[in-house]
Amino acid sequence: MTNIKDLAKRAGVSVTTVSRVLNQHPYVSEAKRIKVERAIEETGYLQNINAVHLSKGKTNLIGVVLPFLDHPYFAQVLIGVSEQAKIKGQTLVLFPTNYEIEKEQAALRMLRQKQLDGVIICSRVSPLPVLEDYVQYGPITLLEQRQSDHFSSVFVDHQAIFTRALEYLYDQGHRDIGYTIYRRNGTHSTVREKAYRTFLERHRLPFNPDYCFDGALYLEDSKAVWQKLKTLKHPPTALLVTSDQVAAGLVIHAEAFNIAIPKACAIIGLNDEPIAKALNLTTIRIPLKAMGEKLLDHVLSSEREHTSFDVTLIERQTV
Amino acid sequence: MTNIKDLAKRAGVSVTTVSRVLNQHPYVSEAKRIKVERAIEETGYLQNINAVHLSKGKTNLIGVVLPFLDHPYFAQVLIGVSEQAKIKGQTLVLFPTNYEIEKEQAALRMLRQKQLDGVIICSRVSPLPVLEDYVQYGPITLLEQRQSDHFSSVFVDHQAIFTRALEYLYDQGHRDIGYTIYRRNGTHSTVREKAYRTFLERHRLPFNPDYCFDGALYLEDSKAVWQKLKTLKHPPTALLVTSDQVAAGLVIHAEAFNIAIPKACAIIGLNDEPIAKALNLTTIRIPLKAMGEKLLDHVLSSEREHTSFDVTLIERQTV
DNA sequence: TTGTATGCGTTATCAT
DNA sequence: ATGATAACGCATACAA
Repeated sequence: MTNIKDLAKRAGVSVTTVSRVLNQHPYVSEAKRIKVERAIEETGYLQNINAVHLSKGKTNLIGVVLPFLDHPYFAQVLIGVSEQAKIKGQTLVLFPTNYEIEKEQAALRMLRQKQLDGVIICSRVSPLPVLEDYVQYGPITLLEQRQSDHFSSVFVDHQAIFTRALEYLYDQGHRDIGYTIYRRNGTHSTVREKAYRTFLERHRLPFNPDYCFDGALYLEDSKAVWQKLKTLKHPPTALLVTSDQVAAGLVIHAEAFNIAIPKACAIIGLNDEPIAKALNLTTIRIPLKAMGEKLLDHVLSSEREHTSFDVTLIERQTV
Repeated sequence: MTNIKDLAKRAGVSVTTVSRVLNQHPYVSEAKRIKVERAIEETGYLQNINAVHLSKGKTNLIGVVLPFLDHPYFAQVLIGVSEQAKIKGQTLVLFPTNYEIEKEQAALRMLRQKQLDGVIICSRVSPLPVLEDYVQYGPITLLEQRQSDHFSSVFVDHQAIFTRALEYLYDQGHRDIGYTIYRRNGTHSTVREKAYRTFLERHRLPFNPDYCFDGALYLEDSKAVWQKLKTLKHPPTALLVTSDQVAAGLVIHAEAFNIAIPKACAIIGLNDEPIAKALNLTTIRIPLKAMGEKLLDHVLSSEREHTSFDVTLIERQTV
């Protein structure tokens, strides 16, 4: 493997000069530049990038922490991140955590070891104080509604979204509204519950703990939702659903459970995934790809920035 | 940032000794080991991994080249790869190419620059001779049926699969069988056409170029398939479909096109994705996750290996 | 405009 | 068992 020294010898210049043409610095005569370039040609020289990293103390590598790869929500975000990464000349290192804290910490450790210039966390399990410990080693950007001085963030106002969807259903005459979530202690779940309780109080509606269905993330989780719903004496007449995946599952399996949609149960999905359009799902469109792009921008920036995105209620056939 | 030198000074030993305990080499006295470990504790020392990479000439980074992130087929493979990567202590660098050759080459370049120890290519656009040029820099493993001395590979026998599905449909009485593909010049497409023509000849069936529908990859592509099929005087009575995504779309939109399934048109999907079960799609199960795991194993191995996986025909309601 | 010398943090070699 | 020292390949302050 020819290195910068060989190159210098071959071109009859110093390594500094070679380094200069390599990094397109000014102050190198045309004659020598050509010599060096010829030497590069002849030898098929290529930098050892690890030496560059060591010397510069950075890698152009960005870590992306996310729980699942096989869920359209995160896939869309990841597409946005990766497209912007291409534009900005960054490379992505993937950390699918499945919500295991060790895998999340692997990313953090690599940040600390200077293998990563920054980390994007799409959904976290580490508590915030832990993350705050790591910002001294490099920027961390969160896909989460959190106005912190430590992290940049990109988010939609889930509380507002949820409230809006609830009011929409209320306007359509629904009084018994349920909702599905994935993790009881997830960030979104807390927000949803708060919005839900506020909504109930505003309209003087009773709170029913049975109207919150958890464990709903994938399409096939929908069966369990219907099953649980069927056990209720007074089932909800409308459901705000974790994602279009679950909403699609609910619609697909509704017949088997003898439930007419939207008559017996209205459904509002989330994300406006392709399947939502195919199945005519009423849903809330979230600009996930654009959010992914912004995540990359933020993690590259030296400033702490917080960007909020707007959502759109897409009225189709399930309400 | 404390480095190995500081550590040595603090522990009153040489850097060599520190390096030895860091890398768990033998020949270091218990006393010194403890001293060093204490120094590590006290300083919160962490290796600069880039220095390790430079010194060792390897990175424990594996590149994964794949066209799309938002398709269940590749998502499943990627999950397999990443789970095995965790076990083997490897980290994944992602190259979503969207079939743009420059992005594929970015991975190859990083292999050449020693930033990657190896590259897994799930679907390629570069011709094989180009890839062969790069194996001198590190192992390349293909998700593709190709017995080459240059690359390891992981695959299912698509020709056999396709043939088997065709025969299955033939046994069910179908004589006018069509199929969908994504890219006309994709690797799979060539294989499928070959199997198709062989099948037709064996049963002395006529070849009809209209029975091959291209551009079908995502769920929403299914509409175009139905549209084109509707223009045919003698439409096929059965369809072998690119993926369960497309198959699902076909089933979902069948009603709108006034097509009864399986009566008017039988459908066989591919991959046995979750949606296939939900919609009762007859499909061919491919062990994508297991294949992903094997991909990672192969790229880590110094041997060239070729692993074939078996598939299963899942009979459900669309044939 | 160019080159020398040094630093980056670690591992590997070799002598003791 | 331990340590000095030379790589590893490149960037850069400083001198010229």
